[in-house]
Amino acid sequence: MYALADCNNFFVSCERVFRPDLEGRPVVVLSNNDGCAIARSNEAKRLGIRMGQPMFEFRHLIDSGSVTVFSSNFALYGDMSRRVQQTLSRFAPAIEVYSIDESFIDLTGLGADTDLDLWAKTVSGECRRCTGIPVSVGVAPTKTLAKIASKLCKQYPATKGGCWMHRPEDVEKVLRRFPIEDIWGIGRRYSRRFKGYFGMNTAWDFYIKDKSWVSTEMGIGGVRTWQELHGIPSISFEDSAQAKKQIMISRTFAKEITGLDELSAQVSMFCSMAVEKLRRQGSSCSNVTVFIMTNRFHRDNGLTQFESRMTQFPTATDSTLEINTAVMHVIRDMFRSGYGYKRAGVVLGDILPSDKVQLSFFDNIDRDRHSRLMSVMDSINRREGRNTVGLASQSLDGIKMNREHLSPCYTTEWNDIITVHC
DNA sequence: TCTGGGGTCCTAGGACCC
DNA sequence: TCTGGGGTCCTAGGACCC
Repeated sequence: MYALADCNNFFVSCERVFRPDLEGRPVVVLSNNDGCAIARSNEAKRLGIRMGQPMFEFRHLIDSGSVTVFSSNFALYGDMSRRVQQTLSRFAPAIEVYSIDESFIDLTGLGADTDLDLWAKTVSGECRRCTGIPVSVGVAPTKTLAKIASKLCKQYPATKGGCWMHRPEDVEKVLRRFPIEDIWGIGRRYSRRFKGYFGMNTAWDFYIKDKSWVSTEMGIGGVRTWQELHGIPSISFEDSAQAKKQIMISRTFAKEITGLDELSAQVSMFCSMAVEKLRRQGSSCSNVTVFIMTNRFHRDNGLTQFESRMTQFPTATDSTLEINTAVMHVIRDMFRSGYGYKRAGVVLGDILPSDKVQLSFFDNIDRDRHSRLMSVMDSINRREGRNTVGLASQSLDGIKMNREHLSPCYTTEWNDIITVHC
């Protein structure tokens, strides 16, 4: 048996923990630059605000006071997520952190006589009590079914945040009413095709198809999903964090950047951030890709460009100095004056553990010195805060972002801790 | 005016090898 | 004139996830 613990409207719930006055009211959390909606309270969903909808399309609701908006505050959400995971791990033999707001739990270690329905409700209740975050806990024989079970908890308050879906007749009843596009593993593309071409609308329509039909239509991934719906576990459980195979830092800028100096300062900072992530997981990379692009929404007026370039390193590296040199070189190469750049990014690829790096005979870089310098930099930045020390080429005043509706970092900044008057 | 950021896996096709 | 068979590796693109 598996459980999925899914935080309800997570970013909104994080904001509400410190703003209880917003309970029961429409709340939206915005993407970077206050661009579009990335989390919505149930009340905001009911007003018709869609996931990913640009803010300017529902600005009237904000101006009229119908909706409260927040800029995204990932320092806060990351910390709240860690607290939820900590609470979960008290009840779980093994936990897989799937995303910032979802964790799978392998219940194999639990006693055979455990009442899993009660267990799910208890876990949900404890998360709420300890963190303030409402969490839906669905238990089922496979991860895909557990996902569905957790959605049921959100739909039906009577479940009290937790339910166990395992009897075949219950599974059938649920699947017959579950929209096909909401199945984990069936995205927009497939569901549109299934509905349009084959008249399939529910999870049950997919369930009763032949395995071979699924295989030709969707390949191996689809077969896994189909088997999972049939109660055959086909998606592995990873209880330890896997090292990333690719690390990307990219941003859309609040205003278009037209100067090379400003653009390279931003990109240099993305590079520092990416390589710091790389070192944190004890890895090195063999190549780096830089991309820059003009505003994709202004196709007809002005000059447009999307360009990316990869640099290969003869020896895999985790040195910010070395990688940044390469990045600065290609950015100068790609930059064209007269263009307004709206977005840029740095991608580290071909990542491997640093202790498995094959050294080159003709290497002329003093890697020991680099790595001593990097670890000093990392420890200063860890202690004193991000970007306390960095490269001369990188931007000094952070990323140019709009965050007009930012909430305080209640749990990660000493100055932002709430005061209680009593 | 204003439109996010970060990942993974699978597959098909081409290059290349014997 | 006739023109095999099998394998691996790499890459780009497409699908998915949050």
